Amino acid sequence: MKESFVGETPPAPAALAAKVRTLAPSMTRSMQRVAEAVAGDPAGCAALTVTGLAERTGTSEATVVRTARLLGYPGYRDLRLALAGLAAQQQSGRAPAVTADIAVDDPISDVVAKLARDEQQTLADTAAGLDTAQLEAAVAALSAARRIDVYGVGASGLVAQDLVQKLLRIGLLAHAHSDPHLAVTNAVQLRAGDVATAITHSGSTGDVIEPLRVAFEHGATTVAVTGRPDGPVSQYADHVLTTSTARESELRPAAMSSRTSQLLVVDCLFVGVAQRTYDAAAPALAASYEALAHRHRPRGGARR
Amino acid sequence: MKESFVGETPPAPAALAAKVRTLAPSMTRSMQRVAEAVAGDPAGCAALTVTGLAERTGTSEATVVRTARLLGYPGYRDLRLALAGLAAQQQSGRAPAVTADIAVDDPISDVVAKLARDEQQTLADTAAGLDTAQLEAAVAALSAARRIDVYGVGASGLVAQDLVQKLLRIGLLAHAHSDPHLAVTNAVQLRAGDVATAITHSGSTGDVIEPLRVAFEHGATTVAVTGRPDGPVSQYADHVLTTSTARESELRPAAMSSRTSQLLVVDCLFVGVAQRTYDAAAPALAASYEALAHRHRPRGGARR
DNA sequence: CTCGCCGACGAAACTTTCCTTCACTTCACG
DNA sequence: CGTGAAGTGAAGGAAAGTTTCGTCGGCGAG
Repeated sequence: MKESFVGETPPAPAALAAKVRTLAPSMTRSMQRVAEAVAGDPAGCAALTVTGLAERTGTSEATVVRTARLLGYPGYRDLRLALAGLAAQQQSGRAPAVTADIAVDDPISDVVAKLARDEQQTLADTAAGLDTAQLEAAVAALSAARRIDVYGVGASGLVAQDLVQKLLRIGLLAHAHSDPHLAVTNAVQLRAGDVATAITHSGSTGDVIEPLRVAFEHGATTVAVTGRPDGPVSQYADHVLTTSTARESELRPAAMSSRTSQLLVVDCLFVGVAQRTYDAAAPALAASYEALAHRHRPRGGARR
Repeated sequence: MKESFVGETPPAPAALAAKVRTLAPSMTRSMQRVAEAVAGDPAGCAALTVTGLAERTGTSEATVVRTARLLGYPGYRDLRLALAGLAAQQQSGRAPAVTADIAVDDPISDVVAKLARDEQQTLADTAAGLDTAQLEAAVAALSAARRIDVYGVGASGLVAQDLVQKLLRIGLLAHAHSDPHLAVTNAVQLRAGDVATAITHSGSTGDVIEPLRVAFEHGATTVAVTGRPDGPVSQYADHVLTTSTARESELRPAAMSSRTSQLLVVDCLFVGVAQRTYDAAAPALAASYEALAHRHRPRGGARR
């Protein structure tokens, strides 16, 4: 059907600009205009049809096709595909400039990219810095716990609640406390076999340390999730899980990356516990999922 | 105000895999086959015509075109161009690196690594799939809002609280509601100039949609943060921000990756608003930081 | 200066690819 | 068991891509 052309170069992937320069001398004037447009603005040309490109370069469709052939493609369609590829490569090539801090006048697209990058970095750091032995020990304690209390205030309070929500789902008895007084009041109830977990980025949040201390002194197993393993909170922690600390800036408070880091640790705890208690956890998870189903409207309301 | 149509996203450049995953649930079987083929082998599919791809997936041309439309392209031609771009990027860039599922007997170190990877992937997908125009619009609305209500239940409730905590820190009037009744009661108070935000992964959580509807009907600007932009919640949303959907498994409930995704979106909203209201936000942030300082114990208690 | 050859070029015919319409099938629901 | 809505593909229509062919303009010979 279309084997008419010989064993020439396979359609160039990205070395297009070079090819244009090489072949330019052997081109006629109109063809040069086309080649120039194509090399100069791949993205723009990829959006054009033959007719469009012909118009834009002040030539005819036939000339455009002839140029495409000369560049080694079977026709304009394939040149266009290569052009799209080239454009995408160029696009992604100029991405890595986002390592910088977020500035007040950054366009929103940069903000998205930078935040995503930062959080990815935080995750990598946390995973790398997490002590698996400590994690394992904490998981073991949680799995066997009669009762689990989790302390956290402020942003860490949400992380505490997240952990508790998850543990409840697999049938464990867990409570989150963000009220320091109530936390202490409850900590008094704990004893050996129970687990108290404190979540604090600074490692020195008094409101969280206090209940942990009480729990510790009553014989409960204590876990600390903190960005400062050398902070006061570790005094009363049997197991310390370290979260990472990313540099913060004015527009990017520490709360963001610490939260990401804490959540990863919490997820690890959860999955670890779920593994250990799989026989009980799996049906419990399924059941909680089931129970929620009826709270969702039947599908497809937003159709036009 | 705005027509109910949601898929207004401009053709995605490289966020295709993410988009496929996000939209897969709302696809019919044949369309899923097409989407799968496209996501699995971009390079190969880019070489095919509509007819070819239809044949390969055992469907008809019409279905292929429909799928292309659903993914946000005007037609197959444009999907094909994007595919070529994606292929080129993959070629030059890094491998997509599919993460394995978490198994019951995975050692804890693998769990950490896999969770971290999955969340990183989720972040990348979310960032790629986020419609910056919608984000910008939402940021503008929030920045100028007289009052901000945020609805979310379950895991999304924590995200709602996170957003509110942040907004409060920069001096905005924000409230989180996880009680559906109270949420509706409060929604009635909203009017033009106020902003209501609903956070729901499924896009069909009645408890969250209801207050958003009420707010919408009272003239407030409404924002939806959802993993299903075609879900019922979008009906009442002026601006829809799409979070990514990772495949879930038994040990890794959807709540995890959706939470990560939602938090990124929330962070973007926050930073965007902070930028816009910088003169007021900067001192407010500093002040809130200052106010917390005395709640931390002086450093270095745990050294031996 | 005129004529005729030749390559470059574009208009229009032609083909392929893409898109739309519509009727048939299937499945859920009353 | 009928009814309707959603999913699907065949076939015809529109658009893009390709080929054909005739015109134009330059250039050297007569």
